[in-house]
Amino acid sequence: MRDKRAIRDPEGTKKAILDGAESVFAERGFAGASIREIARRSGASGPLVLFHFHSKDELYRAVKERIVTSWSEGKGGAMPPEGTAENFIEDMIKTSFGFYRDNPNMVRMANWGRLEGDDAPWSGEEDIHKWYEKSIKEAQARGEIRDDISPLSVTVMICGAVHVWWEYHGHIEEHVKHGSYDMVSDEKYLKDLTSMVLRGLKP
Amino acid sequence: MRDKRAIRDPEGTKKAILDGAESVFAERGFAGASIREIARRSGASGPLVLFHFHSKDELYRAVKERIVTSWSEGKGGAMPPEGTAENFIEDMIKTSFGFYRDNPNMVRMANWGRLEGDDAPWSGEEDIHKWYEKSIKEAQARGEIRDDISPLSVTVMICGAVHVWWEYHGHIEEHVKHGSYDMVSDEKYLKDLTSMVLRGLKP
DNA sequence: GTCTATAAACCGATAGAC
DNA sequence: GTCTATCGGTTTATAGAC
Repeated sequence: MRDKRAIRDPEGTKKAILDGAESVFAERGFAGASIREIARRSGASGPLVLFHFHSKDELYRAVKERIVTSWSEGKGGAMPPEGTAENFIEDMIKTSFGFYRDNPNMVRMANWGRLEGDDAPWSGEEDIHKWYEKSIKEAQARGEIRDDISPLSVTVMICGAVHVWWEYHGHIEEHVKHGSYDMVSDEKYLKDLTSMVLRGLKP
Repeated sequence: MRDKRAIRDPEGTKKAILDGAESVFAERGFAGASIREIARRSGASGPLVLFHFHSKDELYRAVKERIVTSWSEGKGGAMPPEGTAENFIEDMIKTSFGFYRDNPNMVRMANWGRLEGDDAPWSGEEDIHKWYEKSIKEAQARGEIRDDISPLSVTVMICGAVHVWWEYHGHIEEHVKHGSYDMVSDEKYLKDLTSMVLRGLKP
């Protein structure tokens, strides 16, 4: 939250607005977010938000861009080291598991965006998937994992299983609370998933 | 010439409003839907919508209730027959695959609801999951599937893999279009997933 | 750059004629 | 039961003072 004084600090103001906007957009989506609420959370006035970002659309784009940039500047985009197929699959699951855990705002905004009709891949996503596809195909060619299953199926299955664990955490807890299932920890789920996929892909 | 009363058709109007509301809520979520748009799609006036359903909240609840009721009155809630663990798992995946394919509005509304903060299970969901848990535990006790993996992990993994296939269909197609992966058909994905899970769960 | 005031459009909901 | 007209509130965005 910015200082109450009307001092001129355009860069600080912009950052505060982006921070506030990110939290509101992640929480409520594009349609549910209001510039007033973004202004309130960032300590600026509504018109000041629009002075710096021109429109709600442009602010949304700026928030998305900052998230992607800051993620790819971290170790987010790093490709795992080469190794056996088993190591690669293990790493693929672990990395994607950590991604969902560590980037909740990015994941929530992507989910809102998908429902709101935006199917375009986020920047950086492409490269990772090309790397996944290549690694799976090579492992199949070397005979380390079964080749009767499509690389796309492998990726979607793993991403889906990880995605749902984090996205439906509250929902799953509700089921456990109502008497279905015994709860399992994040670590146990990661272990179960990895073990199940590794065996499922054995030739 | 018909009496003016003859064109009054409260039941037909209610149905048309529920139809319109379902399509708008599924498309845009609760916050993004407007009563004016619902009125437009159902051929009624805005006030007539509120005359029949009192408020936007109540209309939303009525839409949800109708979806659940009509689903559970179909064969939706039917439990699969008993059999070997292999048959049960196969059926569990197939049924859940068909559910996502055949109930897009219900699935979209559940997704909007989750992002909007509603974690309560939908009516009917509970029973199915209790049945899943029971069947998996029994199969583990009989030694037909491995028992080092939690029944919750099995269910979440399967639901997640199915969920993402249908929810991210457009997104996946974008990836394929941009050069990652060769596309696979719905049937091929179902076959790959089933085969991978069955082998992954073998003792 | 930052504010207050306000425009113009749209929102959910109501009043009242028929 | 269905409509038109309209209320009070909120929305994004702009005008203009400082």
